[in-house]
Amino acid sequence: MVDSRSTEQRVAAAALLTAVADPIRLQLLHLLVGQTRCVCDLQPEPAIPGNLLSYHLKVLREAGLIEGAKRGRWIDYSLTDGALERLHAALPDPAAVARQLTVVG
Amino acid sequence: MVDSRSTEQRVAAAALLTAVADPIRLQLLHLLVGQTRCVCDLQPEPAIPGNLLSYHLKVLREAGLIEGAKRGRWIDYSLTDGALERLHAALPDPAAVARQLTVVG
DNA sequence: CGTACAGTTCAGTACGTATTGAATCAATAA
DNA sequence: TTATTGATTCAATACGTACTGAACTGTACG
Repeated sequence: MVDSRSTEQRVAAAALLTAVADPIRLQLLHLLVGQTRCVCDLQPEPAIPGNLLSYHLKVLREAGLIEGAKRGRWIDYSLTDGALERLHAALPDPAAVARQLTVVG
Repeated sequence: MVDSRSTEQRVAAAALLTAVADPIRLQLLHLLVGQTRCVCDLQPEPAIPGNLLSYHLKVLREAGLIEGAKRGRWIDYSLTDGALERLHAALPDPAAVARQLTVVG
């Protein structure tokens, strides 16, 4: 068992990482850690045009990392359940290194 | 302190994630977890042309995630020190959610 | 009704990146 | 020396994606 992951799992993990492999989207994600925010409160630094912000939110949304809830004229965005855990799970586990060294040694 | 990260830090984190946001490179990384491997032992599934493999290794190398050591005609690749830790550090910390909820609540 | 506002969607463009095939380099073997 | 092998580099191409500007939805307010 050199690599227990299937090709589909690897493609899915890469897709998840692609969604956050962008300075703007990474910052949006940080802005949403632990709190819900209206789109109007999601301007990154430096600020970007509204339609571009919508585009990046859509990428994160379609990756299943965030979700929006309409509130009157506004939309509140928040992280989906387990979003950060799924992201970390897409990366190799650092603990696996020590584990493997233990098994081998 | 809404976002303590500087723009440069965010760009660097995104660059690191971009390097692994690819099914092939993600698999290469997995193959190198806990062990050094010759390029000839680094064929992903399904296999890819040698020059394409070189290209993806170069991307990971230039991101500082792996390093190669020549051994005669061969080159052994391995993860650099703290590569996986740096990758995880590029993502928001899931523990920060609980911490923030504690502070707010 | 019409206007203003929050946010999204669409069409077009510019740029980056993954992939291919051929050429190149370095080290061993004949 | 020449040939062979492991691996990289180069040039050209195809494709995807970030960005721009304009048009569009839906909600609130006069």
